Amino acid sequence: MPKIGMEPLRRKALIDATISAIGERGTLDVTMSEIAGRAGVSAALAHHYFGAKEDLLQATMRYLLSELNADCRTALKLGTTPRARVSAVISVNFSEKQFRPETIAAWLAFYVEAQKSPALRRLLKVYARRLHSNLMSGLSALLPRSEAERVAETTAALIDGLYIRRALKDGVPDATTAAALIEDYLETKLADAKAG
Amino acid sequence: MPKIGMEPLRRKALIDATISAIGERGTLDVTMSEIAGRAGVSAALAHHYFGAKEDLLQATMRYLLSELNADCRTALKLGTTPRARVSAVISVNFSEKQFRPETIAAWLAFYVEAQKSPALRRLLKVYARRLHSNLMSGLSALLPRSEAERVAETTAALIDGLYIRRALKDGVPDATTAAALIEDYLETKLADAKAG
DNA sequence: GTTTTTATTGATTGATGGCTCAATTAAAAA
DNA sequence: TTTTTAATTGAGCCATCAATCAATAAAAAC
Repeated sequence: MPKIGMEPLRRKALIDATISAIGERGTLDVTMSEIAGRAGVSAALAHHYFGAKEDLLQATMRYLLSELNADCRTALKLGTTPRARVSAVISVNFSEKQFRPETIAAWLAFYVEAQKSPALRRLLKVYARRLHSNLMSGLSALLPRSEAERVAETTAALIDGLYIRRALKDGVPDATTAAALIEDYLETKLADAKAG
Repeated sequence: MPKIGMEPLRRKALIDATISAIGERGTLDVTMSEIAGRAGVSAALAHHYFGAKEDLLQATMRYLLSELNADCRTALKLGTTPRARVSAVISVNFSEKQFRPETIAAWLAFYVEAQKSPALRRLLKVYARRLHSNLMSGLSALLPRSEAERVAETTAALIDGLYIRRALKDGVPDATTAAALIEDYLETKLADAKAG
């Protein structure tokens, strides 16, 4: 069956399978066989293309990170005013594509795994830095520096917190409600600053 | 060596060992031997007292939950005004005892495991409900119901979010800074409500 | 002093799962 | 046509662990 040029297709399929497997199980404790099975190939092939399991997990996380980043860049381009740019960053995090149970479960699982794995921790730091600077790109024009920093910090924590709560899917905040909570916070904060 | 009455001592020691093991590794992926070793006993004894590993993990989580709850009750008793009661709940979550790397790592790990284990999920729901009602016990006197609900929701998410960020210990928010962020949010929100 | 009960462990079992490897297929290159 | 090379896998090795069990030791009960 070997058609040539399978590698990129298989890699993508395996990464997708990894996300959906993690999403369903809710843990990184998924076997290579499970993942490979979902991708329609053997476990041996997964090892062939990715080496160790950890490499596949890293690749998966890098993929999630790059998707989020791409969405962010697109959204930021559309936002003309500083205020709009802040909202853009937030809305990306709660978009259909990002705020899905699978994706969220994967993020959460990676957060935990990052404590063991320096490589994953490095990736998460990249994410945190990017989020912060994306938020600041709008906020620094709206608030004095130290206040802007604080609001960015709080917003970032809120995003993480709402993700976690969504993962437990107690029926709690859906995407729009979650985003609305953050917008509400921002509005209050900005109005307060203007009033002095 | 068998002195009688060892059971409660061993159970406590094993639970403590579980927390510290999880805290150090950052995962629930700790072996029974590792835990037992830290408690100064054999793996067999851990099984003797707790049965399966999952039972030990559940007991550990129940312990964390009960400690947090006890601290909360104490703090709530001291708060006389509604406003003070809200602050009390927050400060407990960021107290020396609760906001420690080990404890936080354990919480985070349990959040993830809860996706697999219905028993753990049930326990986390108890926690979420308690936190919510503890917050509401102060907030409902300060804000109209729906607004109070929203603020409680946001505060809870903020706590979770700050916990997660602490777990990655990028040097980010220490306990006091974290608590201050939430207090700042509350102040703005309450002032806004009074003015608005 | 014998028996029962509690505390405790080393050794073992059984299962799981990551990873390797030799073997197969068929496309592409020579 | 022959040879090389990419794609692919089943079978199996090996390590890790959770869980069990039979055996030991000493306190308590009788």
